[in-house]
Amino acid sequence: MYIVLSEAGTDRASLSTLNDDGSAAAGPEYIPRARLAERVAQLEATAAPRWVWGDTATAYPPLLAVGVRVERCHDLRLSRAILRASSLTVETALARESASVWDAAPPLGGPAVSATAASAALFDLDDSPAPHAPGGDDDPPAELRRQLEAVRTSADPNRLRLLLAAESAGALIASEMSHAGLPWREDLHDELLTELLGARVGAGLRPELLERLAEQIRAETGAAQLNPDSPAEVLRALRGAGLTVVTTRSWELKQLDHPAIAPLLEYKKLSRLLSANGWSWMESWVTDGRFSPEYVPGGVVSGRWATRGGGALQLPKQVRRAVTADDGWMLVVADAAQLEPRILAGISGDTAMAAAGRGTDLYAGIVAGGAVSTRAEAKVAMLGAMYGATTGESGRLLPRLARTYPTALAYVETAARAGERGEVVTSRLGRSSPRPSDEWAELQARATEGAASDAELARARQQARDWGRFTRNFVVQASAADWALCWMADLRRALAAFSPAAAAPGRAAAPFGRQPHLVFFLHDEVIVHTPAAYAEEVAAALCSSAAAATRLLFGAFPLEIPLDVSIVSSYADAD
DNA sequence: GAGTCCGCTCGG
DNA sequence: TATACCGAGCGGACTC
Repeated sequence: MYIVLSEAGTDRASLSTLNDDGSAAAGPEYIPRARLAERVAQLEATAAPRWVWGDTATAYPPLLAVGVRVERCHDLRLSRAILRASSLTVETALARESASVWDAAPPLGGPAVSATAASAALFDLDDSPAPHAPGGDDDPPAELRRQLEAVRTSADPNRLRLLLAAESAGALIASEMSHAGLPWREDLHDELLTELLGARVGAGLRPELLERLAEQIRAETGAAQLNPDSPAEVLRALRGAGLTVVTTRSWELKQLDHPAIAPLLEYKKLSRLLSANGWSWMESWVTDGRFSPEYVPGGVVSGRWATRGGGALQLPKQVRRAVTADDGWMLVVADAAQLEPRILAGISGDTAMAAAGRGTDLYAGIVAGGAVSTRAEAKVAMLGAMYGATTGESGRLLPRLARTYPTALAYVETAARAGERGEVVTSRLGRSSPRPSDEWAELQARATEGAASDAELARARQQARDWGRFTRNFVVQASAADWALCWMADLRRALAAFSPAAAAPGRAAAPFGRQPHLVFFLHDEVIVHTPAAYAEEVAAALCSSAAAATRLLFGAFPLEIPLDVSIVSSYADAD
């Protein structure tokens, strides 16, 4: 059963009940905004519907803010994006219709919605245009029916149903993780910064240890006025000191033998820490002991998530000490080891590669299979296969990999050739790559028609190869994203089944105050914050959810996707 | 002064 | 020890 939740005027919401085939069952029921959360909670307990709304990031945070959690949803905007692009739906009416208000970008969330701001804001569209047209042709129930019809008439309804459910569950998880926040000890973060950089100073000034390094660099290069933050000045100073350098990249500097290099490298590292995750970062993004980035499900074409604000995709190892569980709680950190090559074995059906990863580190298995002689070689060759390397060590090792695992290598080759022709490729569950731009297609057309100059021909070949590398990687990355969504969706369900811990002295926000819950996700890694007594059970749940995801994607194919799991107080101690 | 691009470094 | 895929974000350098 579906219940479609949409706005009905400024201070009311409507609830329409639909049957699984999309036909109307009841409603609409109109609810004053002030009583909506209560009504949702009631229906959730009695009817357990799949909630349908235009945009989870708009609709769900206000519910969470008053402690209401829902089990399932269908996010119309995210689902539509998948269905409109999927190669499995090309023949459907939804894919053929012209763009509508449902294709518009969601409203920008700005900073992650805080509990206090959100509780007053359900459907509050006073100063921004409605993201979706209420009523009329584009009312949400009608859009849901179009989508259900597209799935029903698609080339593979089951795969798409799974993908849409996983994508929508991901949207719920994203809102819940932003709401819960990643436990963050500001005092430990401050200690760490002070130790590495010196005491905090005002904006625009250099902390003491950083300034000391700057002085050292000036002394060693003889450039008394040098500002080490300016790459151009650094380049000039190094050349003045008799060094031959083209850029100020760390790897290039590391080649050089000069007393200015060590302090310069150290300066760059610490300066990066200060600007990216220093005190002002902490003030902007950590509140009351929680780091709450805004996750953007579907933000990357491959189905990976993006984030807005806080740089949650790049939390440096340097600061992970600050990620610390509440008293009486633990962090369960899990990542899927060598996820992408294992996914490649699965989507290609390469039994030899799948066997190489069973019961062992996949790269070790590849060495054991005789394709290459060291783990490092196995890794660089596999990455090269998935990214489309042509030169260097990786390019040289590829033929050896191809002899041992022809099925897997042929799969990514086929995807690359399709991309070079401008065709679409598709993930395991049905997410398709975007088409190349019109300019791309025009240049290819000119090249094949013989109307292009030599320079244009060269550019056309380059563009084709570039797009081929993209589609080659897409099939792997997007299928890995499918898997990760299924993993998390199953895990979320499992965590919700834990009964609230009797003694949970932490201060996790409702509705997660006494239950294990997800607090972080990054491509192939998750962190669960849990009452300590549940930590072992949570670790087991993580593994069984991973196995469930592998079965959902690959059925009986003998593929293993094992997890590295750590139960720790601090993220820094994981692995 | 605002907007944009680029170089660099962080993450997977 | 780059290469090759996907990102975020900062600060400098540049343009208007």
